[in-house]
Amino acid sequence: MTLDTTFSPAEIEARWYKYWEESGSFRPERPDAEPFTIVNPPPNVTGSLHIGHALDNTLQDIVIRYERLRGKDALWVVGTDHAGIATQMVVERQMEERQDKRTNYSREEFVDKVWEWKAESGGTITNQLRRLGCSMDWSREQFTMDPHFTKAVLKTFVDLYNDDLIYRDKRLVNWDPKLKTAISDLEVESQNMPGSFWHFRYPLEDGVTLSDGRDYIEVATTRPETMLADMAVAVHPTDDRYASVVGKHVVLPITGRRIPIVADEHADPELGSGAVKITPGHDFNDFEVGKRAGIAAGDMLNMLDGDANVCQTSDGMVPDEFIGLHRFKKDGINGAREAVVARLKADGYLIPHITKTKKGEEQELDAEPRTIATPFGDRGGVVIEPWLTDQWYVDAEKLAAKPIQDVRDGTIEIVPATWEKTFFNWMENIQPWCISRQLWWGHRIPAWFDENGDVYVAASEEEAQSQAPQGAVLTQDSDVLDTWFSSALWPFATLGWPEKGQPLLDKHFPNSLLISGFDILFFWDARMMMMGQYNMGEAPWPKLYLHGLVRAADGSKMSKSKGNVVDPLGLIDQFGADALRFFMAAMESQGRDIKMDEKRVEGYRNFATKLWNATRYCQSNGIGASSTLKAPQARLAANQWIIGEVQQTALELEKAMADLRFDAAANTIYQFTWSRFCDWYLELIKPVFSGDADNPAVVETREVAGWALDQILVMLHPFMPFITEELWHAQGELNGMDRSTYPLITAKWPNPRAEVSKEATDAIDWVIDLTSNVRSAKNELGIAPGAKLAAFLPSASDLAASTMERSSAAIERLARLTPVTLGDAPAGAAMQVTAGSDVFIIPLEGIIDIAEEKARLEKALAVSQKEAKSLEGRLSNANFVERAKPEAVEKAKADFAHHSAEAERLQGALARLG
RNA sequence: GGGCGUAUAGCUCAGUGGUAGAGCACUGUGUUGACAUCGCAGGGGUCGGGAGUUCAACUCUCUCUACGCCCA
Repeated sequence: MTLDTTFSPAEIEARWYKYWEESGSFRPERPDAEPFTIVNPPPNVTGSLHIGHALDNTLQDIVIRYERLRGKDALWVVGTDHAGIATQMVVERQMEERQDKRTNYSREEFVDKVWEWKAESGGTITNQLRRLGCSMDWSREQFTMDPHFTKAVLKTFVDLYNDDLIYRDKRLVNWDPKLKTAISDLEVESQNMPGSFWHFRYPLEDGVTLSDGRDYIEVATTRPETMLADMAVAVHPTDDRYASVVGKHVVLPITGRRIPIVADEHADPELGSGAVKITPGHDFNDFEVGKRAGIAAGDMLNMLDGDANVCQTSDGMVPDEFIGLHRFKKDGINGAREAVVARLKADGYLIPHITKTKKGEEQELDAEPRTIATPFGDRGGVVIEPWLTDQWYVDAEKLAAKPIQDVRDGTIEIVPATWEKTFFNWMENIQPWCISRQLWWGHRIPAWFDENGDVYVAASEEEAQSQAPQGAVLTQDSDVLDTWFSSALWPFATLGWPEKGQPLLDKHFPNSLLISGFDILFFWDARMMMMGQYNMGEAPWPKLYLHGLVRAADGSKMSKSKGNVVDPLGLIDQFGADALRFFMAAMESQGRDIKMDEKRVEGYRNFATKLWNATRYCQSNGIGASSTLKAPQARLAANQWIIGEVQQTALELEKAMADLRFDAAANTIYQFTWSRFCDWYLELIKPVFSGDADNPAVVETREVAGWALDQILVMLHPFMPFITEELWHAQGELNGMDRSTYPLITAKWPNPRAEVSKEATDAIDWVIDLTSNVRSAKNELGIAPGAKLAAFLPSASDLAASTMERSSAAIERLARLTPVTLGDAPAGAAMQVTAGSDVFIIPLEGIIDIAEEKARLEKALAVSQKEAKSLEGRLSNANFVERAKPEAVEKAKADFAHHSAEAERLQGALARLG
């Protein structure tokens, strides 16, 4: 196949992905090979590929392709998450568009409709992952609601329940009044919102007064509406202002409820009046205060319904005018908050806030303006209401103990390690995990209630029935489980757990590595650690790599509302998947977010083009595929040199990959390909091909160049799988080799096993030095770069002599010199160029201005002298020589010798110019 | 309020106890039948401020400033 003059990614990408997937290349049979396993964070089945997925999956694909090339039994588990809330929302929204709604259907009918939706639209993201080139094992694609997965979920729930690690409890939960479900602490996002701080008088009962004679207590609140369910006023136990009234009562305005004044450390004497209203049913702190004051959870007053509208409290004291109002202003309609404030103000209980206007005039406001940390539900987007309900909880504190230990003792390594502190901080202060959700889509909680409200937890209704008294009528709990409860089982439930005798599970659990964004460290990673330890008795993986966020070019977070979202598929269309992937790798340095930079993606597209063209050049000179893993035998210096460079590059790359330094790995192969292979090696070998085709040098160079190019393709493949696979086959074809049964994706990682002579590498380094110096000198003196010049070498070093003999053609071509004359140059104006320790004289009588050449040499001399002087200073410092490490002293001496010799040569050159 | 991170060339970022690098941008230039999505050459940084440790600090310690993130 002849390569087109331009490289067009789209067609190549589609063709090779199809080939890989259909040929089973993503998971070749390697029963005896060492396993390497990664599980993909399952994207929501509703999802579409965003830039964060592109980063996360590129990194995983790089690792899995690398390990596959190194011969491991590489398994990348893939699948999607049923994503309870998100998916139910999507389907409900579609119904809304048709003037339909969920409650028009039975639960079973609705769930069927969600499954239908999944069958039709659930594959979007999996196809997009394919476009990115991700080499996952699609043959075993998973879904968190697959029957086998459901088994795992049920078993885990039942076991945890039987071990007293799951329990049902009545306490405050984060209630989302829009979605009408409880959510966990992690699903609450606190945002600073402008709000108000109102001050009220609560009258003391029956003529009781404070020590200063006041007959009321001042309380302040940001949520006045909740006073309808106030159950106490708290003051600090050591607060002298209120000591005399602790145990006395106030009579609440509006409801007339008589509530006690209690002493509790929650009240901060420094804040406001030092007294705080206590609403145990609608505030997390107040709930604790209420409990300490002896109020049972079941007795706490609730004044809001599931929509967060005011309802009657159990003592029946809320006036009718408030019933049914929303908790606060909504859709422009005043709510309970506004009504309560108005009523208190009218009745004289409001203490106004006095402030000054800009003009300095006193001004009276109802409330003090204040910024309030307000909790929002991450999915529903409305303010969360703390609400008293019965929910299922996991005793996370007990489950956290082993994962904490695992990280502490290094069983699990977190990379970068800075995240360990954050991990410990959360895990050591972990709260009970609320796992029940009032939704229809998800894993139904395996708990049944009888007529008396007694609960039976079992994997099936039959089993529950067998636990219950004879003839009991059981009703299953209507709630479903938090999505993260099931995804916590991902590392082993995807491999066949809890079925016995699962070879895949035995071989691939624990997994080898987890790569995830730090944003799901608590949601997912930590919970996998807990469930891994609980179900498997082991950490799910020995290493956890956390990457950052991909941000917009200006550093802000990407969000649909800001309109600054970059679509990875658009970048793939524009620059190719390989370029996007390489960008992600090159920018991924540990512990830092990535700022989007399209120019850089473009740059890596250019890199792909460069490689494409280099291959075209190779092909035009008969350089095709290699047939050996081992480096070919080489005599020519350039060939030996490139073999050495390949070896060094492979070592550096392996080091970077072992350290999970994706940026270093990408830069290593980039620099080698472009700066070493293309810029120097291909130029160095060009003169070889102007000779006889049967020449042994030509034969050897074809072999070595073809081998080196193959090594590039292999090493680059994890980063740029598409173009490398394409070129791999093109190279095979050129040499009449059928690589269709030996595709690059499952080829072998470099193993050059070559001895490279130092003479050869020194020679090439010398040629490069000479060439660079000649080019630079010409440029500075304004000599046409194409001009071919005659050069004289009055006294040649051994290196120069042998190199000029071996590589004269390369020198003449690269440095644009006519054959070098050993011996003195004719008298006259000349420029002088060094290479290593050799000084070439290049006569330029009549062409150059001697003053310019002198200036050039003087500039170089100044640099050398400065370096030499600085080193001399250091070496003459007795402290340095005595105390510094011997290597440092040796290096300083060598550097000094080098720079002073250079200075001497330049001085000599200047002297010759007169 | 607590914790974490970041501050290096115009921009985006690497980096090491021995005197600083890449990509892009910029300037000059265009020579060889791979490549102008390119080549060659070049300019550009008191490594956020201050103090300390050290023979030596961009690197380690402390502190200040600015920005970002998480938790309360």
